[in-house]
Amino acid sequence: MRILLAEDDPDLSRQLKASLSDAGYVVDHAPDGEEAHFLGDTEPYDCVILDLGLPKIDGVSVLEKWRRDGKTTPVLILTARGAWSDKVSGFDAGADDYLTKPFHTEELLARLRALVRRAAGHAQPMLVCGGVRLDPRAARASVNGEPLRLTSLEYRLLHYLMMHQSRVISRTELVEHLYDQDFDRDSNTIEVFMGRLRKKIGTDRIETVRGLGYRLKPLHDEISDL
Amino acid sequence: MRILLAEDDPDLSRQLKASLSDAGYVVDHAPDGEEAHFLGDTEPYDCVILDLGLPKIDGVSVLEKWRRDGKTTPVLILTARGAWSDKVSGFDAGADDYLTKPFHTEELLARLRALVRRAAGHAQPMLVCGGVRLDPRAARASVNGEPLRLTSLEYRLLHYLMMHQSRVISRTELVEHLYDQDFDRDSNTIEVFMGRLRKKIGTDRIETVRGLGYRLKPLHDEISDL
DNA sequence: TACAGACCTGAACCTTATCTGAACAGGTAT
DNA sequence: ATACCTGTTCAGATAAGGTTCAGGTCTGTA
Repeated sequence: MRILLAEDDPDLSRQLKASLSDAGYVVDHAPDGEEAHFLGDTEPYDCVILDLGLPKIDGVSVLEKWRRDGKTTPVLILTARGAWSDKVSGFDAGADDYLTKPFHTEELLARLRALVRRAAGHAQPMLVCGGVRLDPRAARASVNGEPLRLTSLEYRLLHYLMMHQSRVISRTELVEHLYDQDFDRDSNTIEVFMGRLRKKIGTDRIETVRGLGYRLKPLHDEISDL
Repeated sequence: MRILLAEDDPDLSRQLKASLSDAGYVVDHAPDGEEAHFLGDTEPYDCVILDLGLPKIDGVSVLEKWRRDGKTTPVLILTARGAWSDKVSGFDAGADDYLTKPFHTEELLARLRALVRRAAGHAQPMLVCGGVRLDPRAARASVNGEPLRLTSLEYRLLHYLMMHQSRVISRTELVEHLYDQDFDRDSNTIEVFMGRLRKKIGTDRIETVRGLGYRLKPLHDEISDL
């Protein structure tokens, strides 16, 4: 999961970036509204954490621009100002959630989980696919009840696949969501990890669609919606 | 928009119901967890406002039940308890948003709008033609519910046909859209792939118009508009 | 009916996406 | 410092999928 953190306070930024990385997110940081708008426009984030009081361009304007351009990435707004009228205008600009400083990191993480989960079309916190289960909260996975030992990247790969199961996902989409901006585009790590993941969850679970990408099969081969 | 309001405090319930109705929502009210669970199970709400401190069955349990049953209705949790650990467990039970009492009605309405908007944003454009369906997001297709195994080029061909169904499409138009600039003009790959595609989706679906090109027939033989 | 041009099709060929094992490098724990 | 765990790179192997080719079939015209 790749996140854009738009926050100008250096201390808070550093602390949040650390917490988010620990939680398994790939984080890009934008210290002002201009940078935030540019990054959000060009990179495919799974979620954006947006401070309202940004230099250069303020948060609400950035958000409004994105929404006008049809961006649907979930946005969680962060603000020092507690005035509820701010919240209302934030929401109506297209925010999906709102958090007032100061806050507990735990709460931010919980809200993020809910946001990302909902954006992928899942209501339930536990991801299930055939015999494979993945608990994003505990960052653990199992196959047929048997717990899996996954490395960080294997886990993130599986997580992304399960969030979008039964959809074909291109290698570039995976790269864009598992790594931050500068990553060697024509590396074959994804293939290698696909191999390793397959070895662990069963080789027939992940179908490769030649020329398009990979697909996590829900059961055997039924199509989700007719 | 139809909303379920699960709240036991009579005063707050009355006041909220009024505000929500004013805002144009149709509101059903459940005064306890049992009623809430039953209603949420049977009626198709667009959103649920769920108090955590309900009599009979508490809110988190109700929510967990729904989620276990696969209900995906967006749920906004309401609570008097301000403890952030409550929020975390609420989110992880599958809540989509959270509001702590006391709150401004305006903020509740803003959050509702955000929630409903987000939930509705998932209508994916599915291309349909007779019994053939194609989901561009998932890069998958089916005929009469039966999933199709298409290769990359077959898929792209079908996709283009379905985007322009019931129109006659020339071979050169297809070539121009499926290949990059320099492609051997007098190759017969298109014909070959037409053959393969016909074999997979049924031979009578694609009509060849001699001298002009091909046409994907919507149903059996009618033409949509003259 | 005969002919020409357009289209179809099966099979062979060949390009290249993907797989895989092994080696390497950087970081972390012992 | 040493051993280990993870992520990355590389190169050879494999086979899926795209293209070509050589007839064969159909359709319209005269």
